[in-house]
Amino acid sequence: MQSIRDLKPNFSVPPPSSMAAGPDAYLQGNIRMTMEDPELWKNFCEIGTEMIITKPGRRMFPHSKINLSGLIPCAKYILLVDMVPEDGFRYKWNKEKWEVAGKAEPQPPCRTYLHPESPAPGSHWMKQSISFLKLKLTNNTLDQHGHIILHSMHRYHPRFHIVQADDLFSVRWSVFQTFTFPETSFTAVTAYQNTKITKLKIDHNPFAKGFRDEGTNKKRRSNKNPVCPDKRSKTSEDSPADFCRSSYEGYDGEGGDPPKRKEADGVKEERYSPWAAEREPGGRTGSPAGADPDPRDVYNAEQLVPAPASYQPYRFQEYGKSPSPSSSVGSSSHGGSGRGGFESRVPDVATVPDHDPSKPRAHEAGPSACGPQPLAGPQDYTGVLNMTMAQAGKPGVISHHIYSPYGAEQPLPQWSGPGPAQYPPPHHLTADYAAQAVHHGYHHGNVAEWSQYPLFSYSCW
DNA sequence: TCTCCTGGCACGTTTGAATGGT
DNA sequence: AACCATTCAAACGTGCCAGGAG
Repeated sequence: MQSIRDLKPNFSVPPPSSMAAGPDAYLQGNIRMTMEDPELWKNFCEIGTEMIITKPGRRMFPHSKINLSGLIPCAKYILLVDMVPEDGFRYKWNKEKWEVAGKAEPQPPCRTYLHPESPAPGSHWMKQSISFLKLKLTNNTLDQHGHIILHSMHRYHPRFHIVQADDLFSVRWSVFQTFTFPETSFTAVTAYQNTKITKLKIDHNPFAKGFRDEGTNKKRRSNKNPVCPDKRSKTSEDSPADFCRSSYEGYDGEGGDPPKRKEADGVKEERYSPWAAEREPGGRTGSPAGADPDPRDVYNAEQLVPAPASYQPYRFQEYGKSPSPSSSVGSSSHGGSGRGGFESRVPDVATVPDHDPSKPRAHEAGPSACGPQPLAGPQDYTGVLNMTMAQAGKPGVISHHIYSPYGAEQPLPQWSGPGPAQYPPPHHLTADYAAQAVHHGYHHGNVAEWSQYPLFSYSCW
């Protein structure tokens, strides 16, 4: 991954000197987050990432690993991750592609994963990459281990929250900022549907080394078709040309005529990325097969989240046509919100720039990325949403405070650790969407946008 | 019949205790 | 006694696959 420093000139990222303005400068938009191993994520995203969910809980692969900068070294921060529905649909895998199979099931109890090292000083978070390796996904709504509960055959994407707080108890009073990375969206499944994803996982996950064809091909794979197990014969052969083709192309209103699309880089991208196919009609492909002359622009680039004002138009143009299945089936959901697939030109840095009133309202772009809401206009942010709360009535302060929907008197049970909490693990939280709605409504007066998906698990506060 | 989910299985990685050498 | 390196086994994480539920 390219260093942030290297990208600054390219994306108008405020120089460090801006931070010299004082501590507030940090809070007002200098926090920057980058996803490690963006190439791997993009490789998965191109095919249509799937994440296995099991009752006992399953780790993500690739797992989230981020880098942070712009934090106040001596201030303490808490890092959290939650999963947000991409849209309001349930999907099914049919003939090599994902199709809408109906409306989404009622949201399971939403939980937020708290990084085990939280809280820690900014210097701690910035000195090394931050891994969320231990984060586990489950489909067990009665899970007692605090794993993040998801519905199978539904699409989600992780959100990363940075909260400046000295301890878990003060989180709700603290400012926090939220980042997402478009290439990290995935479909939760109980068994892999797309054999391409399986192959990619096996190739990259060390724990799945035993399933690799190379060298020691054990009996499990030796006596069967490595690509098309009997049960998965429904999936066609993986021809080289099809390998990276979008699994969602069935949704991209531009249809299922791959040959026709092969005319330019942009077209090429359509064939390779379920997301980029529609989001970057004229953009360069992020595919490994792409002929992008500047690798940095493709994979090593970092993504601004949201982008600086001056950068918005471009990004909107790039992401305007979300290839999200939902978007192509009528749910504009986040499409507009800029859940753009990995944007090859856009640096993969999640940044909270200084607030600019003229910019799109962050809160409008935020949650909209998750639900079947009307396609947002130019105000949509790009690939990453910034949950900044400039709209909350404090111009110039992009970060927002966490308020408990239940008021200050609301106890904070699960922050303190196992104890009598419902979920033993101290680093997990549960959430209540209804409560969440109240919370967001309180802040933004726009319940429609904020009510569907929680930012945090307030129910346990 | 089809789709989706579950649980057991084999295999590889990770982790930490035990051991031995310096 | 303290430190370091190596070994080894248990725990854990994976995808595969047969079978069951709806």
